[in-house]
Amino acid sequence: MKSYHHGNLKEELTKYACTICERDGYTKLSIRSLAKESNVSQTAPYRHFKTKEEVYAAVAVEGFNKLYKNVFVESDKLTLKDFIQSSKNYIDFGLQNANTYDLMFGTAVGDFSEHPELVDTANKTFESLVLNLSSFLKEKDEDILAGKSITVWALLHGMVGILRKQSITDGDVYAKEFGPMSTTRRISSDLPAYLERVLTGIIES
Amino acid sequence: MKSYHHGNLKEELTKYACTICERDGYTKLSIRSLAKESNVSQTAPYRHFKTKEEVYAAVAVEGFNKLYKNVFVESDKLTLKDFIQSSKNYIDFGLQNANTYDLMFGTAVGDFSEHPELVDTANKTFESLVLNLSSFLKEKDEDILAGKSITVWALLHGMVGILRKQSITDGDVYAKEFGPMSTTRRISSDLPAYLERVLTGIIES
DNA sequence: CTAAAATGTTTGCAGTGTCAACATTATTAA
DNA sequence: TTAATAATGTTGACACTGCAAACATTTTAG
Repeated sequence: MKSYHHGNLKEELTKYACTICERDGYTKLSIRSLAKESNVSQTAPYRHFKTKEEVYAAVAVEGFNKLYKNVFVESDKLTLKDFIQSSKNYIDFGLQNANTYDLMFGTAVGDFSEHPELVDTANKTFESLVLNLSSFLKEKDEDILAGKSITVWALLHGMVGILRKQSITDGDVYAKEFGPMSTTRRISSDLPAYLERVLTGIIES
Repeated sequence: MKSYHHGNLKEELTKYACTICERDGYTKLSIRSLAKESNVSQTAPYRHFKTKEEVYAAVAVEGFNKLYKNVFVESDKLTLKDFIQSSKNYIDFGLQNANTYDLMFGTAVGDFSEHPELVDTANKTFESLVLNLSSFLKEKDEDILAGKSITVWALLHGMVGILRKQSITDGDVYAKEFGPMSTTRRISSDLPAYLERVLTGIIES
Protein backbone atom coordinates (compact mmCIF):
# COMPACT_ATOMS: atom_id res chain seq x y z
CA MET A 1 0.00 0.00 0.00
CA LYS A 2 2.59 2.48 -1.08
CA SER A 3 1.60 5.83 -2.46
CA TYR A 4 2.57 7.16 -5.85
CA HIS A 5 4.54 9.97 -4.34
CA HIS A 6 7.41 9.13 -2.10
CA GLY A 7 7.28 12.02 0.30
CA ASN A 8 10.87 13.02 0.93
CA LEU A 9 12.73 11.37 -1.89
CA LYS A 10 15.39 14.02 -2.24
CA GLU A 11 16.54 13.62 1.34
CA GLU A 12 16.58 9.87 1.07
CA LEU A 13 18.55 9.94 -2.18
CA THR A 14 21.06 12.34 -0.71
CA LYS A 15 21.50 10.25 2.37
CA TYR A 16 22.14 7.11 0.43
CA ALA A 17 24.41 8.94 -2.00
CA CYS A 18 26.55 10.04 0.94
CA THR A 19 26.80 6.47 2.16
CA ILE A 20 27.83 5.07 -1.21
CA CYS A 21 30.24 7.88 -2.06
CA GLU A 22 32.06 7.46 1.20
CA ARG A 23 32.01 3.67 1.30
CA ASP A 24 32.87 2.88 -2.32
CA GLY A 25 34.13 6.14 -3.76
CA TYR A 26 32.07 8.54 -5.81
CA THR A 27 32.93 6.89 -9.11
CA LYS A 28 30.93 3.88 -7.97
CA LEU A 29 27.78 5.85 -7.38
CA SER A 30 25.05 5.35 -9.95
CA ILE A 31 21.80 7.20 -10.20
CA ARG A 32 20.04 3.94 -10.88
CA SER A 33 21.33 2.19 -7.78
CA LEU A 34 20.24 5.25 -5.86
CA ALA A 35 16.75 4.91 -7.29
CA LYS A 36 16.60 1.22 -6.59
CA GLU A 37 17.57 1.76 -2.97
CA SER A 38 14.59 4.07 -2.52
CA ASN A 39 12.23 1.71 -4.37
CA VAL A 40 11.61 4.22 -7.04
CA SER A 41 11.92 4.16 -10.81
CA GLN A 42 15.29 4.58 -12.49
CA THR A 43 14.74 8.14 -13.56
CA ALA A 44 12.87 9.48 -10.57
CA PRO A 45 16.04 11.06 -9.15
CA TYR A 46 16.11 13.36 -12.16
CA ARG A 47 13.15 15.21 -10.71
CA HIS A 48 15.46 16.35 -7.90
CA PHE A 49 18.91 16.45 -9.47
CA LYS A 50 19.46 17.73 -12.97
CA THR A 51 22.68 15.78 -13.41
CA LYS A 52 24.87 13.39 -11.52
CA GLU A 53 27.19 16.26 -10.70
CA GLU A 54 24.35 17.81 -8.73
CA VAL A 55 24.22 14.68 -6.63
CA TYR A 56 27.93 14.99 -6.04
CA ALA A 57 27.43 18.59 -5.03
CA ALA A 58 24.75 17.54 -2.54
CA VAL A 59 27.12 15.01 -1.02
CA ALA A 60 29.84 17.65 -0.83
CA VAL A 61 27.42 19.96 0.99
CA GLU A 62 26.78 17.30 3.60
CA GLY A 63 30.53 16.81 3.85
CA PHE A 64 31.17 20.49 4.52
CA ASN A 65 28.43 20.56 7.11
CA LYS A 66 29.94 17.62 8.91
CA LEU A 67 33.41 19.12 8.69
CA TYR A 68 32.05 22.37 10.05
CA LYS A 69 30.62 20.59 13.06
CA ASN A 70 33.93 18.85 13.68
CA VAL A 71 35.99 21.99 13.40
CA PHE A 72 33.99 24.85 14.81
CA VAL A 73 34.49 25.55 18.51
CA GLU A 74 31.69 27.47 20.11
CA SER A 75 33.63 29.82 22.30
CA ASP A 76 35.06 33.27 21.96
CA LYS A 77 38.03 32.49 24.13
CA LEU A 78 39.81 29.56 22.59
CA THR A 79 42.84 28.16 24.30
CA LEU A 80 45.79 26.89 22.32
CA LYS A 81 44.68 23.42 23.23
CA ASP A 82 41.23 24.05 21.79
CA PHE A 83 42.77 25.30 18.61
CA ILE A 84 45.06 22.31 18.27
CA GLN A 85 42.15 19.98 18.94
CA SER A 86 40.06 21.68 16.29
CA SER A 87 42.94 21.36 13.84
CA LYS A 88 43.35 17.71 14.66
CA ASN A 89 39.63 17.23 14.12
CA TYR A 90 40.04 18.67 10.66
CA ILE A 91 42.74 16.18 9.73
CA ASP A 92 40.86 13.29 11.30
CA PHE A 93 37.82 14.18 9.25
CA GLY A 94 39.87 14.19 6.08
CA LEU A 95 41.35 10.81 6.88
CA GLN A 96 38.18 9.14 8.05
CA ASN A 97 36.08 10.49 5.20
CA ALA A 98 38.64 10.25 2.46
CA ASN A 99 36.24 9.76 -0.43
CA THR A 100 33.90 12.48 0.67
CA TYR A 101 36.83 14.80 1.24
CA ASP A 102 37.85 14.10 -2.35
CA LEU A 103 34.45 15.13 -3.53
CA MET A 104 34.71 18.37 -1.58
CA PHE A 105 38.15 19.39 -2.79
CA GLY A 106 38.76 17.47 -5.98
CA THR A 107 37.55 18.17 -9.48
CA ALA A 108 34.40 16.01 -9.40
CA VAL A 109 32.32 19.10 -8.79
CA GLY A 110 33.89 21.41 -11.28
CA ASP A 111 32.56 24.82 -10.51
CA PHE A 112 31.18 25.51 -7.04
CA SER A 113 29.48 28.67 -8.23
CA GLU A 114 26.93 26.55 -10.07
CA HIS A 115 25.85 25.14 -6.72
CA PRO A 116 25.05 28.05 -4.41
CA GLU A 117 24.40 25.88 -1.38
CA LEU A 118 27.83 24.38 -1.79
CA VAL A 119 29.46 27.79 -1.87
CA ASP A 120 27.59 28.75 1.29
CA THR A 121 28.51 25.73 3.36
CA ALA A 122 32.09 25.80 2.15
CA ASN A 123 32.34 29.47 3.06
CA LYS A 124 30.85 28.79 6.45
CA THR A 125 33.45 26.11 7.11
CA PHE A 126 36.33 28.38 6.21
CA GLU A 127 34.80 31.18 8.24
CA SER A 128 34.71 28.98 11.28
CA LEU A 129 38.40 28.39 10.87
CA VAL A 130 39.01 32.12 10.72
CA LEU A 131 36.79 32.67 13.75
CA ASN A 132 38.61 30.03 15.72
CA LEU A 133 41.93 31.60 14.94
CA SER A 134 40.57 35.04 15.56
CA SER A 135 39.27 34.35 19.02
CA PHE A 136 42.49 32.61 19.88
CA LEU A 137 44.80 35.21 18.45
CA LYS A 138 43.03 38.47 19.19
CA GLU A 139 44.51 39.69 15.95
CA LYS A 140 43.10 43.04 14.90
CA ASP A 141 44.24 43.38 11.32
CA GLU A 142 41.69 41.34 9.42
CA ASP A 143 43.87 40.93 6.40
CA ILE A 144 46.68 39.41 8.44
CA LEU A 145 44.13 37.22 10.14
CA ALA A 146 42.80 36.00 6.80
CA GLY A 147 46.32 35.38 5.56
CA LYS A 148 47.20 33.29 8.57
CA SER A 149 43.94 31.40 8.33
CA ILE A 150 44.72 30.52 4.77
CA THR A 151 48.16 29.29 5.71
CA VAL A 152 46.78 27.23 8.57
CA TRP A 153 44.15 25.75 6.34
CA ALA A 154 46.70 24.96 3.64
CA LEU A 155 48.78 23.15 6.21
CA LEU A 156 45.85 21.09 7.44
CA HIS A 157 44.58 20.36 3.97
CA GLY A 158 48.06 19.36 2.92
CA MET A 159 48.57 17.07 5.88
CA VAL A 160 45.40 15.22 4.97
CA GLY A 161 46.83 14.58 1.53
CA ILE A 162 50.18 13.44 2.86
CA LEU A 163 48.91 11.23 5.63
CA ARG A 164 46.54 9.62 3.20
CA LYS A 165 49.34 8.70 0.86
CA GLN A 166 51.95 7.67 3.39
CA SER A 167 53.56 5.36 0.87
CA ILE A 168 54.94 8.43 -0.89
CA THR A 169 56.90 9.61 2.12
CA ASP A 170 57.58 6.11 3.42
CA GLY A 171 59.80 5.06 0.53
CA ASP A 172 62.52 2.51 1.10
CA VAL A 173 65.18 5.17 1.47
CA TYR A 174 63.54 6.78 4.45
CA ALA A 175 62.50 3.57 6.08
CA LYS A 176 66.16 2.61 6.04
CA GLU A 177 67.64 5.92 7.06
CA PHE A 178 65.28 6.75 9.84
CA GLY A 179 64.76 3.36 11.32
CA PRO A 180 61.72 1.17 11.45
CA MET A 181 59.28 4.02 11.93
CA SER A 182 59.12 6.67 9.26
CA THR A 183 59.00 10.36 10.06
CA THR A 184 55.49 10.57 8.71
CA ARG A 185 54.35 7.74 10.89
CA ARG A 186 55.89 9.34 13.91
CA ILE A 187 54.18 12.63 13.12
CA SER A 188 50.81 10.98 12.77
CA SER A 189 51.29 8.99 15.95
CA ASP A 190 51.44 12.24 17.91
CA LEU A 191 49.61 14.69 15.73
CA PRO A 192 48.77 17.22 18.48
CA ALA A 193 52.44 17.70 19.32
CA TYR A 194 53.32 18.18 15.66
CA LEU A 195 50.46 20.57 15.09
CA GLU A 196 51.28 22.62 18.15
CA ARG A 197 54.86 23.03 17.02
CA VAL A 198 54.11 23.89 13.41
CA LEU A 199 50.94 25.91 13.87
CA THR A 200 52.33 28.16 16.57
CA GLY A 201 55.23 28.78 14.20
CA ILE A 202 52.83 29.90 11.51
CA ILE A 203 50.69 31.94 13.85
CA GLU A 204 53.55 33.84 15.42
CA SER A 205 55.29 34.68 12.18
CA MET B 1 48.53 -1.73 -45.23
CA LYS B 2 48.48 -1.73 -41.51
CA SER B 3 49.93 -4.64 -39.61
CA TYR B 4 48.00 -6.75 -37.16
CA HIS B 5 50.22 -5.69 -34.31
CA HIS B 6 50.35 -2.06 -33.44
CA GLY B 7 53.94 -1.78 -32.30
CA ASN B 8 53.83 0.47 -29.29
CA LEU B 9 50.21 0.52 -28.32
CA LYS B 10 50.78 0.87 -24.60
CA GLU B 11 52.70 4.11 -25.01
CA GLU B 12 50.14 5.52 -27.38
CA LEU B 13 47.26 4.60 -25.07
CA THR B 14 49.02 6.16 -22.11
CA LYS B 15 49.76 9.32 -24.02
CA TYR B 16 46.18 9.77 -25.10
CA ALA B 17 44.91 8.86 -21.64
CA CYS B 18 47.01 11.67 -20.20
CA THR B 19 45.56 14.11 -22.69
CA ILE B 20 41.95 13.16 -21.98
CA CYS B 21 42.36 12.96 -18.21
CA GLU B 22 43.84 16.41 -18.07
CA ARG B 23 41.54 18.03 -20.62
CA ASP B 24 38.19 16.55 -19.57
CA GLY B 25 38.85 15.02 -16.17
CA TYR B 26 39.53 11.39 -15.50
CA THR B 27 35.87 10.47 -15.10
CA LYS B 28 35.43 11.21 -18.78
CA LEU B 29 38.08 8.78 -19.88
CA SER B 30 36.80 5.57 -21.44
CA ILE B 31 38.81 2.56 -22.43
CA ARG B 32 36.84 2.35 -25.63
CA SER B 33 37.52 5.92 -26.71
CA LEU B 34 41.16 5.22 -25.99
CA ALA B 35 41.04 2.21 -28.27
CA LYS B 36 39.25 4.09 -31.00
CA GLU B 37 41.84 6.84 -30.94
CA SER B 38 44.57 4.29 -31.61
CA ASN B 39 42.53 2.57 -34.33
CA VAL B 40 42.42 -0.61 -32.40
CA SER B 41 39.60 -2.85 -31.22
CA GLN B 42 37.61 -2.01 -28.10
CA THR B 43 39.27 -4.53 -25.86
CA ALA B 44 42.83 -4.29 -27.11
CA PRO B 45 43.83 -2.01 -24.23
CA TYR B 46 43.16 -4.89 -21.86
CA ARG B 47 46.32 -6.57 -23.13
CA HIS B 48 48.24 -3.72 -21.51
CA PHE B 49 46.08 -2.62 -18.59
CA LYS B 50 44.24 -5.08 -16.43
CA THR B 51 41.68 -2.54 -15.34
CA LYS B 52 40.82 1.08 -15.86
CA GLU B 53 42.47 1.90 -12.57
CA GLU B 54 45.76 0.75 -14.06
CA VAL B 55 45.30 3.32 -16.78
CA TYR B 56 44.73 5.94 -14.12
CA ALA B 57 47.89 4.78 -12.38
CA ALA B 58 49.83 5.15 -15.61
CA VAL B 59 48.57 8.70 -16.02
CA ALA B 60 49.50 9.45 -12.42
CA VAL B 61 53.01 8.15 -13.08
CA GLU B 62 53.40 10.56 -15.97
CA GLY B 63 52.09 13.29 -13.70
CA PHE B 64 54.65 12.62 -11.01
CA ASN B 65 57.43 12.54 -13.58
CA LYS B 66 56.36 15.90 -14.92
CA LEU B 67 56.03 17.32 -11.43
CA TYR B 68 59.47 16.01 -10.60
CA LYS B 69 60.97 17.81 -13.57
CA ASN B 70 59.24 21.01 -12.53
CA VAL B 71 60.37 20.83 -8.95
CA PHE B 72 63.80 19.31 -8.84
CA VAL B 73 66.70 21.75 -8.98
CA GLU B 74 69.95 20.23 -10.13
CA SER B 75 72.35 21.89 -7.77
CA ASP B 76 73.83 21.12 -4.39
CA LYS B 77 73.91 24.74 -3.36
CA LEU B 78 70.42 26.08 -3.64
CA THR B 79 69.79 29.71 -2.87
CA LEU B 80 66.64 30.79 -1.10
CA LYS B 81 65.47 32.16 -4.41
CA ASP B 82 65.94 28.75 -6.06
CA PHE B 83 63.98 27.13 -3.32
CA ILE B 84 61.12 29.58 -3.58
CA GLN B 85 61.07 29.19 -7.34
CA SER B 86 60.91 25.42 -7.02
CA SER B 87 58.06 25.76 -4.56
CA LYS B 88 56.22 28.08 -6.87
CA ASN B 89 56.72 25.59 -9.68
CA TYR B 90 55.04 22.97 -7.54
CA ILE B 91 51.97 25.11 -7.01
CA ASP B 92 51.85 26.16 -10.66
CA PHE B 93 51.93 22.53 -11.69
CA GLY B 94 49.03 21.73 -9.40
CA LEU B 95 47.00 24.62 -10.78
CA GLN B 96 47.80 24.08 -14.43
CA ASN B 97 47.29 20.33 -14.30
CA ALA B 98 44.38 20.24 -11.91
CA ASN B 99 42.78 17.06 -13.18
CA THR B 100 46.02 15.14 -13.33
CA TYR B 101 46.93 16.40 -9.88
CA ASP B 102 43.63 15.00 -8.67
CA LEU B 103 44.53 11.63 -10.09
CA MET B 104 47.87 11.74 -8.29
CA PHE B 105 46.55 12.69 -4.88
CA GLY B 106 42.89 11.76 -4.88
CA THR B 107 41.23 8.43 -4.35
CA ALA B 108 40.95 7.39 -8.01
CA VAL B 109 43.98 5.19 -7.61
CA GLY B 110 43.16 3.58 -4.33
CA ASP B 111 46.30 1.83 -3.22
CA PHE B 112 49.61 2.96 -4.65
CA SER B 113 51.30 -0.20 -3.46
CA GLU B 114 49.48 -2.13 -6.17
CA HIS B 115 51.30 -0.03 -8.75
CA PRO B 116 55.04 -0.24 -8.01
CA GLU B 117 56.03 2.23 -10.71
CA LEU B 118 53.70 4.75 -9.15
CA VAL B 119 55.26 4.31 -5.74
CA ASP B 120 58.71 4.78 -7.27
CA THR B 121 57.98 7.98 -9.16
CA ALA B 122 56.02 9.43 -6.25
CA ASN B 123 58.89 8.63 -3.89
CA LYS B 124 61.33 10.22 -6.30
CA THR B 125 59.30 13.39 -6.39
CA PHE B 126 59.16 13.68 -2.63
CA GLU B 127 62.86 12.86 -2.38
CA SER B 128 63.66 15.72 -4.72
CA LEU B 129 61.81 18.01 -2.37
CA VAL B 130 63.86 16.74 0.55
CA LEU B 131 67.06 17.10 -1.45
CA ASN B 132 66.20 20.65 -2.42
CA LEU B 133 65.57 21.56 1.17
CA SER B 134 68.62 19.67 2.31
CA SER B 135 71.06 21.42 0.01
CA PHE B 136 69.54 24.73 0.95
CA LEU B 137 69.43 24.16 4.67
CA LYS B 138 72.54 22.15 5.35
CA GLU B 139 70.54 20.45 8.04
CA LYS B 140 72.35 17.46 9.51
CA ASP B 141 69.65 15.69 11.48
CA GLU B 142 67.86 13.72 8.83
CA ASP B 143 64.75 13.28 10.89
CA ILE B 144 64.36 17.01 11.37
CA LEU B 145 65.00 17.45 7.67
CA ALA B 146 62.32 14.94 6.78
CA GLY B 147 59.90 16.58 9.19
CA LYS B 148 60.44 20.00 7.67
CA SER B 149 60.13 18.59 4.18
CA ILE B 150 56.80 17.10 5.09
CA THR B 151 55.61 20.40 6.48
CA VAL B 152 56.77 22.26 3.40
CA TRP B 153 55.09 19.78 1.15
CA ALA B 154 51.88 19.93 3.14
CA LEU B 155 51.89 23.69 2.76
CA LEU B 156 52.41 23.52 -0.99
CA HIS B 157 49.89 20.76 -1.46
CA GLY B 158 47.41 22.67 0.62
CA MET B 159 47.90 25.89 -1.29
CA VAL B 160 47.11 24.07 -4.52
CA GLY B 161 43.81 22.98 -3.02
CA ILE B 162 42.96 26.44 -1.76
CA LEU B 163 43.94 28.39 -4.83
CA ARG B 164 41.96 25.97 -6.92
CA LYS B 165 38.82 26.59 -4.93
CA GLN B 166 39.13 30.30 -4.42
CA SER B 167 35.37 30.63 -4.14
CA ILE B 168 35.61 29.06 -0.68
CA THR B 169 37.86 31.78 0.70
CA ASP B 170 36.37 34.52 -1.45
CA GLY B 171 32.96 34.47 0.21
CA ASP B 172 30.90 37.63 0.33
CA VAL B 173 31.96 38.39 3.88
CA TYR B 174 35.61 38.60 3.02
CA ALA B 175 35.16 40.37 -0.25
CA LYS B 176 33.32 43.08 1.69
CA GLU B 177 35.61 43.28 4.66
CA PHE B 178 38.89 43.28 2.84
CA GLY B 179 37.99 45.39 -0.10
CA PRO B 180 37.67 44.51 -3.75
CA MET B 181 40.56 42.06 -3.78
CA SER B 182 40.37 39.06 -1.51
CA THR B 183 43.30 37.96 0.61
CA THR B 184 43.60 34.78 -1.39
CA ARG B 185 43.71 36.69 -4.62
CA ARG B 186 46.38 38.97 -3.26
CA ILE B 187 48.43 36.00 -2.12
CA SER B 188 48.23 34.35 -5.50
CA SER B 189 49.09 37.56 -7.29
CA ASP B 190 52.47 37.57 -5.57
CA LEU B 191 53.06 33.98 -4.70
CA PRO B 192 56.86 34.20 -4.36
CA ALA B 193 56.58 36.85 -1.65
CA TYR B 194 54.01 34.83 0.23
CA LEU B 195 56.02 31.64 -0.07
CA GLU B 196 59.21 33.30 1.07
CA ARG B 197 57.53 34.63 4.16
CA VAL B 198 55.76 31.44 5.14
CA LEU B 199 58.37 28.91 4.07
CA THR B 200 61.23 30.61 5.85
CA GLY B 201 59.04 30.61 8.92
CA ILE B 202 58.59 26.87 8.66
CA ILE B 203 62.21 26.20 7.89
CA GLU B 204 63.60 28.24 10.75
CA SER B 205 61.26 26.84 13.37
C1' DC C 1 -13.50 22.88 -9.04
C1' DT C 2 -10.25 23.25 -12.32
C1' DA C 3 -5.75 24.38 -14.37
C1' DA C 4 -1.09 24.05 -13.56
C1' DA C 5 2.93 22.48 -11.23
C1' DA C 6 5.34 18.82 -8.99
C1' DT C 7 6.57 14.34 -8.84
C1' DG C 8 6.81 9.62 -10.48
C1' DT C 9 6.93 5.81 -14.48
C1' DT C 10 8.04 3.59 -18.96
C1' DT C 11 10.63 3.18 -22.78
C1' DG C 12 14.62 3.83 -25.32
C1' DC C 13 19.30 5.35 -27.00
C1' DA C 14 24.05 5.47 -27.07
C1' DG C 15 27.64 4.50 -24.35
C1' DT C 16 30.41 1.87 -20.63
C1' DG C 17 33.85 -1.91 -18.17
C1' DT C 18 35.07 -6.33 -18.58
C1' DC C 19 34.98 -11.24 -19.75
C1' DA C 20 35.43 -15.48 -22.87
C1' DA C 21 36.58 -17.44 -27.15
C1' DC C 22 39.12 -16.98 -31.06
C1' DA C 23 42.90 -15.05 -34.67
C1' DT C 24 47.29 -13.52 -35.84
C1' DT C 25 51.98 -12.53 -35.19
C1' DA C 26 56.47 -12.61 -32.64
C1' DT C 27 59.58 -15.12 -29.88
C1' DT C 28 61.87 -18.94 -28.15
C1' DA C 29 63.59 -23.87 -27.80
C1' DA C 30 64.55 -28.11 -30.09
C1' DT D 1 64.60 -24.33 -39.64
C1' DT D 2 60.74 -25.62 -37.49
C1' DA D 3 57.41 -26.33 -34.00
C1' DA D 4 55.58 -24.86 -29.68
C1' DT D 5 54.50 -20.98 -26.89
C1' DA D 6 53.78 -16.33 -25.54
C1' DA D 7 52.27 -11.85 -26.80
C1' DT D 8 49.09 -9.15 -28.84
C1' DG D 9 44.99 -8.25 -31.41
C1' DT D 10 39.65 -9.08 -32.68
C1' DT D 11 34.62 -10.37 -32.11
C1' DG D 12 30.73 -10.89 -29.55
C1' DA D 13 28.28 -10.65 -25.50
C1' DC D 14 26.50 -9.25 -20.79
C1' DA D 15 25.03 -6.33 -17.42
C1' DC D 16 25.35 -1.78 -16.40
C1' DT D 17 25.35 3.42 -17.03
C1' DG D 18 23.58 8.71 -17.75
C1' DC D 19 20.04 10.86 -19.50
C1' DA D 20 16.16 12.40 -22.62
C1' DA D 21 11.13 12.12 -24.22
C1' DA D 22 6.50 10.96 -23.57
C1' DC D 23 3.19 9.80 -20.42
C1' DA D 24 0.67 9.05 -15.51
C1' DT D 25 -0.60 10.50 -11.04
C1' DT D 26 -0.95 13.53 -7.35
C1' DT D 27 -0.65 17.98 -5.05
C1' DT D 28 -1.30 22.75 -4.98
C1' DA D 29 -3.01 27.39 -6.35
C1' DG D 30 -6.27 30.43 -8.32
